[in-house]
Amino acid sequence: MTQEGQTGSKRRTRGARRHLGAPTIADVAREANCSPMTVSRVINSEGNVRDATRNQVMAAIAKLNYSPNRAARSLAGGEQVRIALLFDNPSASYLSEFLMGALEEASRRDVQLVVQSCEDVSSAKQLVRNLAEGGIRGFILPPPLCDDQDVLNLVAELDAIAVAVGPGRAAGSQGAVLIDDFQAAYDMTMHIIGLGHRRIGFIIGNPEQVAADRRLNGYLAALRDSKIEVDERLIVQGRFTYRSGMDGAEKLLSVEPRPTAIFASNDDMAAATVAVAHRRHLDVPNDITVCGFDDTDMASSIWPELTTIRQPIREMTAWAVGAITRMIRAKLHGEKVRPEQETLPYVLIRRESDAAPSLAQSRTRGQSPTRGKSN
Amino acid sequence: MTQEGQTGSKRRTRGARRHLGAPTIADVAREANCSPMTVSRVINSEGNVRDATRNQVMAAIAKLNYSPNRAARSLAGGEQVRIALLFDNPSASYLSEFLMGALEEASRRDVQLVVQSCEDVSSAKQLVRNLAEGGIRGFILPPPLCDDQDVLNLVAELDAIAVAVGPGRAAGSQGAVLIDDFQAAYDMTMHIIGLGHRRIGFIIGNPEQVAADRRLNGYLAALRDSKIEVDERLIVQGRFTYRSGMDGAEKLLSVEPRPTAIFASNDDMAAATVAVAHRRHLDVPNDITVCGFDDTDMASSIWPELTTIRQPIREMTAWAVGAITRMIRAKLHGEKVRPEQETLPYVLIRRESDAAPSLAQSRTRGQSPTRGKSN
DNA sequence: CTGAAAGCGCTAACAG
DNA sequence: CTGTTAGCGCTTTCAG
Repeated sequence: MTQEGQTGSKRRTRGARRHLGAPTIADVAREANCSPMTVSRVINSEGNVRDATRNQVMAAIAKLNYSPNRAARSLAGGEQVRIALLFDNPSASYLSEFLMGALEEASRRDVQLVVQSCEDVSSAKQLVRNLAEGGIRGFILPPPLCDDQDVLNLVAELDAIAVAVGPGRAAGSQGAVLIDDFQAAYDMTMHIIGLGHRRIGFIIGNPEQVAADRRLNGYLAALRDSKIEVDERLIVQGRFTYRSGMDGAEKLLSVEPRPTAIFASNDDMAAATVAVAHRRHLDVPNDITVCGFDDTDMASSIWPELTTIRQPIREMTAWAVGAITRMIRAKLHGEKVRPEQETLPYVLIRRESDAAPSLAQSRTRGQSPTRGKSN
Repeated sequence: MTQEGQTGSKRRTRGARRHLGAPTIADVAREANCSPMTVSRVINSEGNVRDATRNQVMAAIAKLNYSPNRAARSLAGGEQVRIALLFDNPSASYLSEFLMGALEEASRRDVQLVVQSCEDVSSAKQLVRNLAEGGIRGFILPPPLCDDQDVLNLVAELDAIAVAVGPGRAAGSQGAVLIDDFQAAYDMTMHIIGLGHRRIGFIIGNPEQVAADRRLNGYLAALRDSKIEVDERLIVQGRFTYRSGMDGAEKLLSVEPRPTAIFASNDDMAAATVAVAHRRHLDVPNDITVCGFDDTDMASSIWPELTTIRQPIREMTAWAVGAITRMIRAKLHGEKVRPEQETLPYVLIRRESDAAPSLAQSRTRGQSPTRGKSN
């Protein structure tokens, strides 16, 4: 096609080093009848290009099926942006979503990702130190790392940038992307109430994670707004683990009269609740509704599948990579960096673990001493 | 600021574009009193360098704390190696291990990774086509993709290279890394037998995955070698899903006399078995031993935690990236590529779901009332 | 065994 | 708005 001859300049003088005929920016330029620089401008969507020119270039790009060479780009562009993903909480399902989001965006933006898991906060701090020393200028931090002020301070001290993914709450001066845990828990509770439930148990998460608190508050607020009196016995402490969920569920299911629904503040605890209910020969959802939070793998692995809240972790991480990249590049250009923040929408995923309370239970609900067990 | 005609002494006259003072190969050369070329040779451990020179260079490298610039390397080195990770089976725990292994190795070897998930085999084939067109020369394929001959053929046809991670079996002409599923299932069964069990139920996996078969065979072989007669009623078909595990477990636990142990060929089904056992008020492991396979997240999330077989997925994927990179580079250099294969060691992870059969059960079991077991 | 020269593909900086 | 020029840091080629 493109008459690959020696046009003007020094094409193919000694093409020995050209391994593959992948089109370069120069090829595009020739095709589009302009200079490579203009092509570069178009690719990087800089402003100063006439529309007509831009279109020509775009057409040429499409025609040649051109795609920029990353290596060349970062070589020429000066410093390669490298950012680290740290995590302390290797819940596999979280992690894989987290990684996918980051990977995708990182490859799109041509930043290099360093993925590191660490044992605890103190080892995290050491890691941050090492990485910063190794030239890492940005850190993406999921909970619980991003809820630890020490870690945040250290990053700042090292003149690096941190973005929190799904922190308990957004500190004002901090880059962060999150969902509204409070509102999500509120919505879920409202959903359960809407089903007709009045006695709704709640299992609190790990007190060390701020999100746990916000979820509890959402639950509380929904009860309040629905004029349902809070029964202290229906709120038990958990730690986000399956085991703690079992203990919590045992307690909750022993309360008289029994709750007709249990909202566990994560999926692991909800799964445990289902198990305990089954052990007591309670059918889920007919005898008891169980809802979770997070939409981890487990939520859809067990049976019945869990109604839960999905955090768009992938999108959140992608956003985080984008934001941190912008911030680092701004910094590299000597501009002032202002921390970006974003709240992304969650989704209430309705599956098979929730239903209206059965008649028998409704009767039971108030205070009547008769158990009225249905089965 | 342009008069730089002289060759040898190019000082930092115009470091305008130099963003950071990272030492370059030229700095090392100056320090080591040789040419950049020699330094390059040392870094790439090519043969032709005198020991004395090499040592000088090494010293200089150490002194300056030099580390090569990846972008420059791949730019100059010709083709950038890009490989794709495809998967059809987004089990989160598998995925995250898979990604971690790949990421790490990819960054070490400076290859670019493209991660793609796909819906089914036919969409996978389309993806492979697109990616190959986009210059991807290597594909890393986990099951079930790597068990599909069509996909494999397509990759070959497109003149790309595929490496299978944990395929059911290694086709001779295929790059692959796997564990010995047969031997692992054999070992697990032997472990259970060693505990004193004789009536051991087995839940088969998805018949479409070759590994399912090999696991079954391992179980069978262990029984045979232990002179335990196979009871057909104790072998039920599953599909690797939680739900199918529940069904299988229900069947198994209804057999008279009841098995004292159940070996499910993956963790999801094992978890389901535990749930069913609990529903029947059977204690795990005191009333019944339950073992899984894979060591997914779920194995250690539920209670009791599962005794299972761990595939070193991370290491496997890392190996796959290494192998495929070698193969592609060989091909680029016009050498003949011979598909590499590797079998990595698995680990039997003993947790809390297995125990010796109780006395009561032993009496029930086959015919001999005496345990005769040593422990 | 070693080095000089010539780029790899792209972009920053400065002209027009 | 567009083009020119000079590299980014490294490796290939080819000549000592």
